[in-house]
Amino acid sequence: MLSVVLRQTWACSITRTPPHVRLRLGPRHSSTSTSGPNYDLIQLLTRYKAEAEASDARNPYKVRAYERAIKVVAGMDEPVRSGGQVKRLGGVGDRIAKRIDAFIANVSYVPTNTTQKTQRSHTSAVADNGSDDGKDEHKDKGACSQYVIHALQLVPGIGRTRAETLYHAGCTSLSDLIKPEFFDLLTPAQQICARFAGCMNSTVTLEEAESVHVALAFLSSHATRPDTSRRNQPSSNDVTLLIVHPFEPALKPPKDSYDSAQKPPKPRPTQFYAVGDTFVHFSQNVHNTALFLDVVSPLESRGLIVANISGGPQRWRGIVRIPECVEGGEWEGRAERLSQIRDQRGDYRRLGIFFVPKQCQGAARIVLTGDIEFLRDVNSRAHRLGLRFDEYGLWKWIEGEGKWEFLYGESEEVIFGELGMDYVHPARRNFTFLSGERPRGRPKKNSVDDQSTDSACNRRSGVDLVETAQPGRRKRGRPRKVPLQE
DNA sequence: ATGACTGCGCATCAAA
DNA sequence: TTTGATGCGC
DNA sequence: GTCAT
Repeated sequence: MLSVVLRQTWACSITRTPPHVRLRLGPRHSSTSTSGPNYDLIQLLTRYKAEAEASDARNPYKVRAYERAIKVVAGMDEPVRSGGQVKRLGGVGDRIAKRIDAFIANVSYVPTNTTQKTQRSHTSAVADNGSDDGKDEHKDKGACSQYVIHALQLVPGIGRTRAETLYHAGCTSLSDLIKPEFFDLLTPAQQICARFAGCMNSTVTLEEAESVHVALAFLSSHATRPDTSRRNQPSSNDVTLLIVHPFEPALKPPKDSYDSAQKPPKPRPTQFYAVGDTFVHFSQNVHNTALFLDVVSPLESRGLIVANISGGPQRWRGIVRIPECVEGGEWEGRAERLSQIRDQRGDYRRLGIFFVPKQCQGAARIVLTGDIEFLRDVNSRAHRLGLRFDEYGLWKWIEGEGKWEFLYGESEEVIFGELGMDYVHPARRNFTFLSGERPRGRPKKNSVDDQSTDSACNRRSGVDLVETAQPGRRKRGRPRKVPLQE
């Protein structure tokens, strides 16, 4: 079902759509139960949940309340007869029970303000003026602070804590972020994002991710087959790309030795391609990497990448401007893109690039697309076979020499095969909890989607970068053992 | 009426 | 270079 | 939103 959403989004034009329109599940009131006896009701609750998520002043507990309700309803094996019936099962209270009753009676639910007189401190002050409920009394201090804090969190890298800190420091809007007094409260990475805050105020849609993908494939002949990381959830804040390169770097074997008596090591994706290769903030010599020279730099000069956050030989992060279509379905030209960037127009997103050796691309795809549970399973299978699986691929323990020997990492299918698994489609490697569906057991075998890749060539390009953000010093990291005297 | 509400993977940063 | 604390994000 | 206070 995720893929259906994908396809629909793709079909849309690239131009921006209002945030509240995208990714909605279409209304579907037919009584055909696609799955389970309460399919329609679950769809309804899912819509309510989405609504709660999209709302300004979003209350995460409200969202979870709907999730709980969905779970409860999904767990029933007979059609729901009344709200009270569900309520008795726990986790569902008055409000949702009433909604269920309204659904059963086939009348539209009007939020009765029986319990709360100050119901809905719903400030729809900005951007989302789709649902004008008439009443906008955002005099309310609480609602106002909630609104600001919520808005600040739209910047990738800024979460609840930082948003609250900023708010209490007097920051009242996204545009305030670039004022020095608030700017200095941010980490370097956050500062970069803050500069584009005004143009990043919604989550990434797959259509956007795809347009970057397309533009990349189209524009850069040298780097082969960029592939949007297929786990990209619609709600994700970044676009993630995987680019295969033709070099054959020395692969770093796992550090520890093999011990069949021990439990398999827990996957540490943090270390993805970062062992001994620091993924540092952009200030140092990362400019001479192939990733930077062959990929980042050309993309920058072509008006796609607009800023760097951090980088290393195998990973990069920064800001990308989503390319747009002009009238007639044509892509903007390079000059147009550059000019848009100069004026800070368009949509900007955080972009991550993984630069992966060809011989390891299958393993890399698995690591990047699998969720933690799935990778744990892969790991333990490898372990049982005396193997080790990591982002490079499969390793075999050589008893005599006491070291790991690299076996294979190029194709996902072969890796799964070696581990005695059927091919698992990327979409099934994570758990999407849509409509209360739970990942029971391992995902089923699915059709093969092939990603053939070919080689890349080398190219230099002399674009220089003028990016470097300076410190927003704060206390971080390991505390001193001996406290400092003031 | 009012407040608490579940917890962890991962990135990041700086001390050790 | 490694480690531990912290915050972000889901 | 729900639930316990």
